[in-house]
Amino acid sequence: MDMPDWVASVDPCDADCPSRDLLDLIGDRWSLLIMLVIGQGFHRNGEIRRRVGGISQKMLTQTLRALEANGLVARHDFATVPPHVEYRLTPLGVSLGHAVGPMFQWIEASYPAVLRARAAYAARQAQAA
Amino acid sequence: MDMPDWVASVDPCDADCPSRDLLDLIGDRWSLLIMLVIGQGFHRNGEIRRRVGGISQKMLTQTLRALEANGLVARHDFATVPPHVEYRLTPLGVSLGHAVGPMFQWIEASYPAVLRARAAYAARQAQAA
DNA sequence: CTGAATCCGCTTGGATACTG
DNA sequence: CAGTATCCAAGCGGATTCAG
Repeated sequence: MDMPDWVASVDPCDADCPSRDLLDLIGDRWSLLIMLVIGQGFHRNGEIRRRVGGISQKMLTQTLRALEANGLVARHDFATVPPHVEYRLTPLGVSLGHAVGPMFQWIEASYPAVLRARAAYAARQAQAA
Repeated sequence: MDMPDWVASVDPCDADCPSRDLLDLIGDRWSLLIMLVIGQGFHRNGEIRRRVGGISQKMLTQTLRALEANGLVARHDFATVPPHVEYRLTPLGVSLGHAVGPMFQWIEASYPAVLRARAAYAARQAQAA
């Protein structure tokens, strides 16, 4: 099996396995996209919401709270009026950003291959029917 | 901003952005875990189901179909009786495995830090209340 | 501008029973 | 063993409204 060595150390059976826990956090629809946008230099609620197309205010707040609670994002409330709040990646958040870099690069690079695979699969299904 | 350079090229606003599409596939609760287990050498339905604790037969089949449809996993039906079906990672699937390696390593390495951040956040909340 | 709160439809996903 | 089909409860998440 030509998978990387680290796979041997991951045991998805184990409820203690951090994979389950953290995959629930960063493996949802919005978390990584939001961290990405913050990393691109958009720090304010409205900026992020406009930049991450299709997200609702509810999900944005909810996801930001979760990221904050897990130490990936820091929330700075300037306590002014009108309100001014900025979100920044913590060092931990930045390190995660680097860790998911290869995955995003894979997505960019492999998207055509995935699209081809989908077409081939659809063709096989149509033929079988 | 000390985020990697590749972030600049990702635009989550763009509906065409492959990130949205593929994150929906591999960013769910089971896909990566299943690919991991297959990569560890468990190729049969029952093996995988027992190894990925807590997964239902329905979700296993559903996820395997999605992975197959996207070219990440190959399904081999030996057409025997009793049935014998094996799932293998495709080369594309193996390449994804390598791409998510750093993320899993980050999870293993950073889990204590996340746990500490959670505790600190909970303490802050309790104090505020 | 930031964000909390409510309502509610729809999807997700588990349990169960059944087929080849 | 592998997989499908049906039922159904829980909760995700959007739209809207209100507050500081």
